[in-house]
This record gives sequence, C-alpha cells and structure tokens, in this order.
Amino acid sequence: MDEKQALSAFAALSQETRLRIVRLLVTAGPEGMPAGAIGEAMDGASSSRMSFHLSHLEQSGLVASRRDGRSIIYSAAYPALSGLVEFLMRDCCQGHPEVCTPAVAALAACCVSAKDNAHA
Amino acid sequence: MDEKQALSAFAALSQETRLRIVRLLVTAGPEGMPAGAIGEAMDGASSSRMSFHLSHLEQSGLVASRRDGRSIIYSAAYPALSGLVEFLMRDCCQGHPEVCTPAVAALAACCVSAKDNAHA
DNA sequence: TCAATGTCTCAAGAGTTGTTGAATAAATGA
DNA sequence: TCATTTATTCAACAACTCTTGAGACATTGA
Repeated sequence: MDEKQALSAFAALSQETRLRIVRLLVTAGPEGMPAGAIGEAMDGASSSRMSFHLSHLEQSGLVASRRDGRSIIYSAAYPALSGLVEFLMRDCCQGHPEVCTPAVAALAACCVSAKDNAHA
Repeated sequence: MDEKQALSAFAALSQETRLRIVRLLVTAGPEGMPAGAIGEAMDGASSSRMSFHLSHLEQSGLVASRRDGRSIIYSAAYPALSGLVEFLMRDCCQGHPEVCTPAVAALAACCVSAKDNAHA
C-alpha cells in the first residue's frame, strides 16, 4: 500500500453509499454478494448508481468482482483493508508505543474470542 | 465513532496534503507541531491553504489544536484514529476470523517490539 | 503604541464528484 | 431466435472541494 493507493481507498470510503457497501461486504464474508442484492440493501439504489459506486470501489482495490451467470459478485478485498490500516498507523510507534496500542487492542478485540495470535 | 464521524474522517484522509499532515503528526507524537512548521514540511504550502486543511482535519476530529503564544500547535488525535480503525473493521469476524487477523497482525507489528499486550 | 510574526477568514474561479435517465451489452431459458 | 434478467456505459447537470490572493486578527517585543 503506497500513498496513491491509500488516497484512492480513503476517497472511496468517504462516500456514504460506498462506505456502507464495504461494511456490508466485510460482514458478508469472502463469498461476496451479487450487485443486485447489494443495491437492494442500499435502500434500492438505482442500478447505474450502484454500478458507479461498485466500479469506484473496485478501482480503489477495496472490493473484487467475478461474474457468475448473469450476476456479478462483489466481495471485500480483505488484504487491501489490512494494508490500509497498516498504512494509516505506520510509524505510530516512533518513540510512543502507548499511542497505538489502543488501536491494536480495539481491532484485536473482535478477533480475540476466535483466535489469540493477534501479536503474530 | 459513528458513520457520520467515519465519513468525515475518511473524507479528511482522502486528500493528499491532509493525509501527509496526519501521518506527519502521528510520527510527531503527542506534543504536536506548530502550523508553520507543518506548512514547511508540506513543500512550503501557503498559510491559507494550510489553515484550510488543518481546520478540515480538526473538524473531522483527527487532529487537535492549542495556542502557544503566536503559534497554534496541532497534534494527532490518537483515540480518533483508533476509533476509525475499529469502525472500519467492526464485524469483520462474523464467522470469518481468518479474515481480519492479518489486519491485526499488520497493525500490531509496529508495537510488538515495545509491548506485548496487543491481545488485551 | 507600533511593527513584526504567525495564523485565520473570505470571495472567486477552476476542477472534481454524484445523480439521473436513456441506451447498451452479456447471459439465460423458452 | 427472442424476450427477459442483470448489470454497465454515457451525457448532462447540480453540488461540492481546493487553490489563490488579499485582508484581518491575535500575540509578542521594542
């Protein structure tokens, strides 16, 4: 993740519909969802509007797509999300570890019950 | 951190100058830096331009300011950054813990040498 | 009090972004 | 082949964002 990619990702996430799509896909898991189903979840947004936002997200690298019959399935690009988090907090510890451990703890909290390798 | 705050924070981070300011302040530590010094670090951006971006960042909650004599000192709002990371990845584990542990690991990597409470 | 320093505010203009509706394209099944 | 379903592309327009330059405000030291 370089600055250019991070800027594109943050721009993608700074729009209400797109942020909701990303969060929906994050919880939907690796299998993803077809564009139509995502559109319905966005209080029935028009197809051209969905297409605009989905392609914006795909170009930013935050989601991936694949065709399945007539549908196009979109899914969260988890490595890109990890990379963005890492980019944002990179160098946060330069002499001040107390500053970023809360961020780690907050993020780790959602994984703790499942696995305990957060410090790997 | 709610959706509105997250949108504002992502919008703030989606602009090159502002992203650089945030990363500069993150590494600068809690003491922060005066506006003028930040401007010099942004290849000498004009004072009105810096003021525009700094107040944008302050409104989004990502940085804080305080006056010190003639200078105004800006510093990173670390809790807001933690909150944003947490918001972005919230619910990432719903049945798929393998999906977010890389993000935790990436973030924890920068803290590991200092402290080992990343799983707290 | 006055000049200098550091920063903010404001208005104007160029550029960018998001929505809409109509048209297009790809895949499927009758 | 033809109608249907699913999704994309395009042009136009309104709304928003960023930069610039001029001016104003707050603080300090002479």
